[in-house]
Amino acid sequence: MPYGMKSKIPPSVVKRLTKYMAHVQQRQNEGVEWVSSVELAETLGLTSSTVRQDLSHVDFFGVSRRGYEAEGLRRVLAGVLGADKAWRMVVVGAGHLGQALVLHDEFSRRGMKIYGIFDKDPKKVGMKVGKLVVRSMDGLPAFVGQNEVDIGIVAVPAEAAHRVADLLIASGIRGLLNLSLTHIVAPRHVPVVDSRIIASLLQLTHAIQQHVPASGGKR
Amino acid sequence: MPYGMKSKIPPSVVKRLTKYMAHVQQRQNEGVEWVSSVELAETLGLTSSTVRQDLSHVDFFGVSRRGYEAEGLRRVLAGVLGADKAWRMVVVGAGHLGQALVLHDEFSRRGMKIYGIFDKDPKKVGMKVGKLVVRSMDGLPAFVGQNEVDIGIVAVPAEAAHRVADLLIASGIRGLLNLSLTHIVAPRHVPVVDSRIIASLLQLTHAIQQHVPASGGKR
DNA sequence: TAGATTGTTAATCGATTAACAATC
DNA sequence: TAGATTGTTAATCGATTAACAATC
Repeated sequence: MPYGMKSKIPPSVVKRLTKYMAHVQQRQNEGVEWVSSVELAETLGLTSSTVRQDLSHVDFFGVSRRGYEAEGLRRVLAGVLGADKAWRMVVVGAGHLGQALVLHDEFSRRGMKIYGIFDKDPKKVGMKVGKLVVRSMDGLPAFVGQNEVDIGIVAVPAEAAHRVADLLIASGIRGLLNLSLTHIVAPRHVPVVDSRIIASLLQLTHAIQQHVPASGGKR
Repeated sequence: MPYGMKSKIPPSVVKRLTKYMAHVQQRQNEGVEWVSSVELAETLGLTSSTVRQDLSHVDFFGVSRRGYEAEGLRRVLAGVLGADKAWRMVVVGAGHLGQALVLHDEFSRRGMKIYGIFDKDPKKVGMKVGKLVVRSMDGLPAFVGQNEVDIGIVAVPAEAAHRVADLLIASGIRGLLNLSLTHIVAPRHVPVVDSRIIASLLQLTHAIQQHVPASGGKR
């Protein structure tokens, strides 16, 4: 188990750890060297109690009256989250979203590299996307094996999502990022994380509706 | 308050309601007319108890020995989530991701329409993205007001995110979808939902690491 | 030193699950 | 009818918050 990680961290805590890491990085860019649980809490809309409780899952200790040393905390959080590793990824689905992911430079800046993009549509196969060429699905299993690809990003329409996920799993992928609306069932050793923009938008429209005054008027 | 909604539904439940709706739609496409709490639970990796408990937040009743009538359930869930309304959106940030959202046809299929895309980079302003032309940030507040835009999608780099969010809020936007890593603080009447692909990837890499055997070997 | 901030325990709060009477 | 499935109550489980001694 990587350094800095203590047994199992609850998913709710892991989500917040990503926010802590982002905030610490941002503060470091501003030249700040220490952060406190109160500062983190206020910025992220939490209680300082939650922040301290969360950080107790991680092998790093703050200092009374000073807080947490930023660089040390960032490094430990990066270790726990795996942000210090060079993960290898493939994107399946060369639609607008899949292409955008390949062209997005945030990944490479963070050490995550997309090694291949695949599509079943013969019209898309061979097309250039940044430095990559869209490959046919036939070659996916061999590609994943030979390049020791860790992560598969599922960026295909809902109907095709589970078929694609099954193929990636059979190819020996270690984890899936699911961008499709379909729920993906995978074996226990292959974690799946959903990042579904349509679902997020529905959460948002639900929340907006709740704020509509009872009168039903506009705004 | 829209029909079918009972007072306040916890966020954890709302998230699952989006999944239930997606599953019911998929089953309807297959010609199925009834779904049960057991079927929903098994497909989505939940207990049937959770499904029934969740659906009790919604103004729709199942039938003993048959389950839930698919079309009725879909319609009520759509009402609760706001999926039956024509939401008006703008995208701020005409990078790869922002452009992909405009070109993505899933939104229009779901009645969500992107009315404008904005960028502060003069080199991007004027560029065509699908049927839209990238606009300068100057025009954002007037555009939001005149077009009665409901939702702002924040698709800019972390540094710019909060400035953009503040501008959208000042323009009278009703809700924000945040795709940037920055945490956005908004007034209570402006809900913010995060959909951050980098954060999701970090949750995934954390989960993958946990599955590494203690020996530290590959796979 | 005085007092701000930590780490941790215990209490509270909320979410999930189990159980089962009601029902079609 | 018999029995499968609902809606709901109560029990369990987990996550958040409050409180405070320890400490730098």
